[in-house]
Amino acid sequence: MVDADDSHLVTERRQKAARYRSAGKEPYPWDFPGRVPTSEVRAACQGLSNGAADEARTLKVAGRLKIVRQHGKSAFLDLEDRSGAIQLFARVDELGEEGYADLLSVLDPGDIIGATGHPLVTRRGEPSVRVDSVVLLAKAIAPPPEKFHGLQDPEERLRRRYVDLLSSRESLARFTARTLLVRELRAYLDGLDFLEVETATIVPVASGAAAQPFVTHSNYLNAELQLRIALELALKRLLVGGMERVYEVGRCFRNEDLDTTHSPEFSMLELYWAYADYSDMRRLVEGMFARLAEVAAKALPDLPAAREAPELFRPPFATVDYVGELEKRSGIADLLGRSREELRELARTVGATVPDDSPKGKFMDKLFEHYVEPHLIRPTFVLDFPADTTPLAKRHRSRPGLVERFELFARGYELGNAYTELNDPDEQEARFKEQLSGRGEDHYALDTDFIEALRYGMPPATGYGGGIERLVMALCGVSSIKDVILFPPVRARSPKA
RNA sequence: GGGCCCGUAGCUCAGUCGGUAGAGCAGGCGGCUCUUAACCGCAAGGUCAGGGGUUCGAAUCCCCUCGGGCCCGCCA
Repeated sequence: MVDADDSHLVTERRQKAARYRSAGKEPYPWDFPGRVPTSEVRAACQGLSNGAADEARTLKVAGRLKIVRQHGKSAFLDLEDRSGAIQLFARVDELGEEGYADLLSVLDPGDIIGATGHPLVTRRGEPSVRVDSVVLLAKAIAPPPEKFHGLQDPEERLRRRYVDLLSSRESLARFTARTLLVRELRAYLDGLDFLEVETATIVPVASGAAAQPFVTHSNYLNAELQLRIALELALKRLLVGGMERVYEVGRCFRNEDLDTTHSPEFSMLELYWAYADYSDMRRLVEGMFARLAEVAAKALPDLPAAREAPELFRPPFATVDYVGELEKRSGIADLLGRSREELRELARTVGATVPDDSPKGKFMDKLFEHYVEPHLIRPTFVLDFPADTTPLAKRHRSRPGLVERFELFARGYELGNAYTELNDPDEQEARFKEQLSGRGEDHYALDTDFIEALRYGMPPATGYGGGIERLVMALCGVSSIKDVILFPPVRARSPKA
């Protein structure tokens, strides 16, 4: 499959390149100046009636040759670039008997070519370029996937993403959309006077979440280092330092399994906003998603789920109370009044297998995941969580045992998480230690320097964090995280492959 | 970690009571000057993921390995 070197198709393509070369032409030339996007050709064809060419105008286009339809002494070649596709019309009349024959004998689907010619609308009404010359810009030695179905094998689509992209407009558009969404996200936050920062990815102790870190080694420090699992503690240090409004979009790494909504390597957005609380953050996040939904719809007009995003993400989003919603959906009364043993048994009934000594909130989370989460299709803010599973959030100003926290859900999964940030250093230290005493120390590391930072005074603030991949998935209606990560983690091919 | 499923030509896919491995696309040769997955004809293209076993005979049945998919569990 990959070992294309043995295929006669490769041999034939090499021979074509060699033939081209022996005719004094370069199959891999250095440039092709003056090309315009194919969209410009379509625009140039706007005023032309069927069968008419604009002889006064000469255009150059470049891109990948997708399909050749030969008719003896004329041929149609479909050329594709980032802006779309355009049909080339090549005839003996313009190219000459010899030139025409030489050209077609050297071209294959998949080749990168450049064409020079005149805008033409065919008798059938197709915008085209009637070419005076076509040159190879890069001979493709490997054959592209089948022209109609493209690359279907999910494994190959991940391992050779370039083939997926070059053969699937849909895939190219989806990944382009991801970039446009992140660009717009930055524009939104920049417009609100947030500062984008970059913090360390390689750190002495990964903290800010409870995931298993990747471990590495520094030759310089001669010490074990870890890859960050969250941005939170670094960004809050910046609030201490006076940056007031900061955000980061960056890779985080969690040494855990992957599924449709988790990947070991993923991008996170986190933002921190001084002198604001989680209610302010709700409005900000709502506005952000509403604005991004417009971008998604525009970027992926052919994808129904993306087209419907602006409607789905139209503010105001639904708001529900964490405990209240869970009690309502599960039919379980007085959750906060239940003992840990009762909650553990309830969690068991929904198939959860968490350690017996987990905090009560952990069992409630399992119930929430089972009874509530799958039903949260429309964007919904879930408010006010048990304190024992949220050590970085400030206790609720009026509801004992809870913290000021919301999570945003849509399409049945979590999109983001926000708190009114805990800024009391002594309480923070106590909460950390409480967390540590309960369970798996190897899952949680005490960042003493962070507590030290809080001692210098962090303004009251709110923070939000959410995965970029899930954001893209939700806005574009993509169901697997691998479809929004260009190069997801894959196993090395076995040596034999 | 558990369960189920998948791996056949460069690509997309057929092919189970076990009996010489098929099609379409792409590629080759020939024909065709307005096609749209162009069309028509001819010829070619295979370590059936890899290894082992059962059998007179294995793509097909069994076991192992590799890779992948889906579901569940785990991941505050």
